[in-house]
Amino acid sequence: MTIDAQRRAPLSRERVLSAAIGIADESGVASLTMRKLAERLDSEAMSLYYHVSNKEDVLDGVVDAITQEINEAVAGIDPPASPELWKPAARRRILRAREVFLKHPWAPAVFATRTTQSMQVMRYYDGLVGLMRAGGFSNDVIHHALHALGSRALGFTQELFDPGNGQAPDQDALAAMAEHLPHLVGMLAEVAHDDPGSTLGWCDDQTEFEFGLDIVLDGLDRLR
Amino acid sequence: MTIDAQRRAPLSRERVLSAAIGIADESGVASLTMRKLAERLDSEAMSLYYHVSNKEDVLDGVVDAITQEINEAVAGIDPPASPELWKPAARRRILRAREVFLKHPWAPAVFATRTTQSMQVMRYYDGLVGLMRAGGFSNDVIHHALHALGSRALGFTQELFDPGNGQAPDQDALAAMAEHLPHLVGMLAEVAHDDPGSTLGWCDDQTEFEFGLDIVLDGLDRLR
DNA sequence: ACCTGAACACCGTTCAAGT
DNA sequence: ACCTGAACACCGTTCAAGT
Repeated sequence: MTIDAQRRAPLSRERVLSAAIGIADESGVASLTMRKLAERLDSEAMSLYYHVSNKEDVLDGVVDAITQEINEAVAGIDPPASPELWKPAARRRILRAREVFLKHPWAPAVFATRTTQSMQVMRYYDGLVGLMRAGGFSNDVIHHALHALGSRALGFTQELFDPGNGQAPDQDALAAMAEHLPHLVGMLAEVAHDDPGSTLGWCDDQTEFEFGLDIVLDGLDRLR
Repeated sequence: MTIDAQRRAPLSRERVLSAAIGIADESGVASLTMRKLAERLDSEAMSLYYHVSNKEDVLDGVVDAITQEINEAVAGIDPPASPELWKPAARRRILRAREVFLKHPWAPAVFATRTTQSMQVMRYYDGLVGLMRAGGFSNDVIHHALHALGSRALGFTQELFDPGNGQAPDQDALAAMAEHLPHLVGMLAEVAHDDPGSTLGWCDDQTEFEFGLDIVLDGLDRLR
């Protein structure tokens, strides 16, 4: 152990994982490398391997840590006072979880690449199952429900459609696309016209997330 | 140009992209490197850069190519004979798109990392907008609908919950988890009991996908 | 027990040079 | 116009060695 290593706080799995999240928050997952990670911890890349088995393990741990943050944020939510109230309770829970992802915009892409089960993710789903049980659902419907919600249960969705990445598309670009994408351009032109003062960007992510969530929750409620 | 380069078919963006898809199909995206790509094309890594600007461009192109495959697969679907029939038409369209993803199981993770808009993805959505217009939807609701469907419109979802990765969990593992995950384990035990002969794995992905899709489509239909 | 330096096999990519 | 070899700056990771 060098003098440097003695002076600083000792490494640990937790410190490695929280440093990894810090790097991704500040400069994106692409710049999360073992060497950068070590540098942020005033250490050497090879030292990490004593606390973490490899980079995949780091990413698994990051997913676990973020979901743990969600589990803590969600722990204080009151259980529904009566079965019919499962829906607002689930809604609150999911929107609370979403707040955590808003702090880590790179996280959905990392979650998408994981193949191993995260203990914390299972804990999160366990809570949701309990909520729906209390709401009067059968285990069979709950099982389908978990699949139907997918990542939406954790507070994020895969957005493939996001014209202009949150910026209003300019009229010239729209006109150029009109020939090949008549319906889409027509839709965008009308939606833009309806909401001309929007400076928040093209689509309000929060509104859209809640819209989709409510459709699924309402549909599930009908199956109770 | 060497003798090798003269003998083989000349490189082109299309050949590079279809080789990339071939590599990912056979051995996963992790093994899709510029050098492997060149090797498969009987060429050198550097030669690729004449046809493709960098690796990001390759991944963008792969997304475009796969969505083009979807657009071709979906082109032959008859438009609905009357407005109420928008739903079965949309359903057929989405399930057809899903078939393409079943051939490329690595593709959803790649789609998840893209930030630039794909022309082919916009074309796909354009068709869906047209379908919903004919079904009597307002542009405003269609806009919300695209967000609500998210990647599900293209035929895939983010499955974070998949106990045992498609294999039935063994009883010992379940018992060990029961203490910390009582609701989840209870659910799994009951669902397993209901369907003891299932050898296809724990969850039938196709059934679950259709279940979730129908909830969303039914919910949208109510907003017509 | 915990950390590290040197080294290896691999990346993506630039650049100048070939045909 | 199209392709390539050598080279660079970077990866993740192994292994033997330090304290």
